[in-house]
Amino acid sequence: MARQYHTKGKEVLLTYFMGSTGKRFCAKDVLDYLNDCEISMNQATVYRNLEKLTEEGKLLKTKNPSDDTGYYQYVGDGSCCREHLHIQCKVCGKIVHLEGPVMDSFNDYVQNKLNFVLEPKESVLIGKCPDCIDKE
Amino acid sequence: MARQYHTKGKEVLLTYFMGSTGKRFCAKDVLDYLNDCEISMNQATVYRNLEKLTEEGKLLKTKNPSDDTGYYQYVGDGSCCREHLHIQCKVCGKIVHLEGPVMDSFNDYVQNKLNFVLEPKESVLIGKCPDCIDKE
DNA sequence: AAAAATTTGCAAATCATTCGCAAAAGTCAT
DNA sequence: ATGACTTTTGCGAATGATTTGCAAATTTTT
Repeated sequence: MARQYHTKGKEVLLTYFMGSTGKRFCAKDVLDYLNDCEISMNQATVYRNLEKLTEEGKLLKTKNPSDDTGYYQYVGDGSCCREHLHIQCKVCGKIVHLEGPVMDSFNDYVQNKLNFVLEPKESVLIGKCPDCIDKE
Repeated sequence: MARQYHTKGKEVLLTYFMGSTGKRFCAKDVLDYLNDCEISMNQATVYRNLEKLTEEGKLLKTKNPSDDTGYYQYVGDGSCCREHLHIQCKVCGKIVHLEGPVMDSFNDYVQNKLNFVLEPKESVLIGKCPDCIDKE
């Protein structure tokens, strides 16, 4: 199945994301950036590369509750993001990972007490992050 | 500003949602249902009514992270408590309340470690319930 | 029943994202 | 590096959920 080729395109995107500590960008942000740098990459290609980098576990893709736009953030080679829950700020969209001993017992409770199989990818915890609370 | 009229349309939708214990439906589900019942309601009207019922607090609108479709579920009679989290079966729609000591430490972790304010009524945990797992 | 306000149907528009397909570029064995 | 093979790219058009503009229909108020 689908070997990965090393292309200039993916490299440019990855560098862009890695250079900006965990910040979230949508496809349009990337397109605008490329345009500013006079790097030419088609819109479909941008989407395809974002998807590939997401599959490779380098980017995390999320959506704000309020719109349909996909946002991507660099999460290194964190293969972790697939299995655990996240909480998202309803104001700024920031994603925080939920892990650690508390979450272990949470998962244990859900799986072994309630006998539910949790689907982290379909689940969304919504809240307000400290930064956005401060700004109010 | 914008008083609410009582219309047949909204009533039909509300009845549909109330009749099916908290299960999640998207606009297309509603449209299909209306079509089966030979009730005629335009797609734009369905969307407008879903939005109005959501504004009125009768429906909760959520989106799965993995797709762009909006899902609605009835929460208007307060049967779906607003102060704590729930997990819902993606197959049958059953809702289970999450409470107890494990959830207390979960809430403590989110509020005092991460400093997030969780919004339980906007958050949805999705999974599969034991009954539906057995049936597979 | 008339006037005022809101809701409806319809078709077209939006907007992010995806598709089909031929051309271009990356990879590998020779 | 040459050719064979595979994956990626660009392009324009298509998709799919949702929204919009507007005139007609319905509901509420007077």
